Amino acid sequence: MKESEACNWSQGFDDDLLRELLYDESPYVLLPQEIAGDHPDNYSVNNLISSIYSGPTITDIGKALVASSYTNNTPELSALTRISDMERGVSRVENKYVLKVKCSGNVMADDGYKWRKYGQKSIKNSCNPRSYYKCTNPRCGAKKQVERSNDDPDTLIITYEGLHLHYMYPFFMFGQSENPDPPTKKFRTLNFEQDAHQNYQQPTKEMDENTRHFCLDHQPPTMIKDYQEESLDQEVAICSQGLLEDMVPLVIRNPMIYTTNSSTSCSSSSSHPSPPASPSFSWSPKY
DNA sequence: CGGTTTTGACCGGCGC
DNA sequence: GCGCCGGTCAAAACCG
Repeated sequence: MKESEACNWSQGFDDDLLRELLYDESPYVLLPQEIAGDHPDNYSVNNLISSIYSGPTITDIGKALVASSYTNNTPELSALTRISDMERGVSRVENKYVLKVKCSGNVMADDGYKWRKYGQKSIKNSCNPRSYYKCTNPRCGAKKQVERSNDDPDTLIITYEGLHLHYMYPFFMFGQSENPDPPTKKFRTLNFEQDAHQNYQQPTKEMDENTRHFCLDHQPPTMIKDYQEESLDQEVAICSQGLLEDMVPLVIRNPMIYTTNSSTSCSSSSSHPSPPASPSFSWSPKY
């Protein structure tokens, strides 16, 4: 697809999706009229997100991770650069991303994903325990660790590990073609897209297993036919092979998609009878 | 009652 | 081999 076409399609798609977000009966869109204003179509998704989230949550995280995408892409990442990133709030060590988020009071970091806590440990030389979380999607191996900084109790240190594969799944399916279009331009989610691209080209054993798992266990939903009938872009059809119930709430969870290169999510929530899998705007660990 | 959190047990890696 | 440590498991407790 040409860049301009992608852009135009993306724009139109954004409009459609925005309309859905504003008018859809989806349980995820809880938009009071007073927030939406008289002209909801003009209401920006950023404001929508801001009205749903509170505190230094997803926006801060997104900014920090986007910032990291520039410095961390360089193969000759030096220790000095890494320190510099740390000072800015984000760093990447191997396949893990470390994010520092300043959270005053009881406002906790919230990246918009739904996590399930599976453990908590006291760490040596640390006065704060470390909490372990997994993505609640059973087909996703993403994990994160959260602990408070020893130096600043208002600072949370969040270590992300692994991809939210249920979001990347459509691209794995797509990647079987000869001329793959990796999600680099499409996904501006957490900064995992770089790894996604790398894994896409040179899949690891785990990634390969996950991909196979998806292909075997998850059949394309029936609405894929609807997409094709609507003559939407091929990517939409591709996208519909994924977990729509996961893709739709992603839009709300991750405003960075809208603020940068959107067009990742599917705009068919209204035609999909089943609600998304994770309705909550995820919470943060309690201490 | 089902989903989530808590928390002690368990396991594997690593250094000695 | 042993102990330490970080990560994970899983049963019980908790909660809406």
